Amino acid sequence: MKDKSKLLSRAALEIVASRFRALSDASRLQIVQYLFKQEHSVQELCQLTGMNQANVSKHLSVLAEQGIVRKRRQGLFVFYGIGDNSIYELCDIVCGAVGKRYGQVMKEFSER
Amino acid sequence: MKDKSKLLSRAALEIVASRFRALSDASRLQIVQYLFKQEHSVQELCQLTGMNQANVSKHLSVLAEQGIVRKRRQGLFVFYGIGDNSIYELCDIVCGAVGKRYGQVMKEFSER
DNA sequence: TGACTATATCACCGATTGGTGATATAGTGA
DNA sequence: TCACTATATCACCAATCGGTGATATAGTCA
Repeated sequence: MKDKSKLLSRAALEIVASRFRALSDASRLQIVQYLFKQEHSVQELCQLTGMNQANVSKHLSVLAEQGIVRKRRQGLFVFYGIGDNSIYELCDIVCGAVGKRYGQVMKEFSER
Repeated sequence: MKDKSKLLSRAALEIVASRFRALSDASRLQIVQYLFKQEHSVQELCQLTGMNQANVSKHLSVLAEQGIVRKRRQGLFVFYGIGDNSIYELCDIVCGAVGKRYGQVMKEFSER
């Protein structure tokens, strides 16, 4: 933060909150996690996650609205991928912080 | 991320999601923003934000549950402060990413 | 002890959210 | 055109969430 004395307006805070809200659901994080590795079509994500198609599409639209994922049409299929590189860093930081709290209980975090 | 091939379990994703969820509300971000500058008691935060006491306490408990804020009792007062340094970085990244999307419309972000 | 103050918690309400089946849309190939 | 497939959207329900007034808890001071 370049200048800690400046406070964001309510409207700006709402925008920031929306971004965090898009990442505040485990199902969406699961999708994001698969997209970290490679692009996937909607139906691939259905198979990978076990969610139904309507649900996956809904989650993807929430993520796309925030620019977190990007879509690319190819014939009948729509391939989704990570659309904002800051998400990698963001998830790293949260996993690191969470690892400090839960690391002893959940080795997954400390092993990342 | 040290090893991108490892996927977090559902339980781990729920924990990460909870952390994002704590930051997914503009009122809570407003509180966090004031705490970035200095510690504050509950009633100070009430005055600063215009929220009532029950509401502020509720939001603080959500943040405290995630370790995002820490409490320190001093007589009748409870002073809250930032309890996790990763939050500074986290908010910086999100503001940066949001600034890229909204920077032209909302100068606040690009001026940070 | 009792009066007072700051904070936390409870109960409730309206609004939002995630999940789901059904339907609409969009693209393919015949 | 028609049949088919992938995706998006709609309508609905149950669950969760933010805000609020009332109450409980915890600490201070006399």
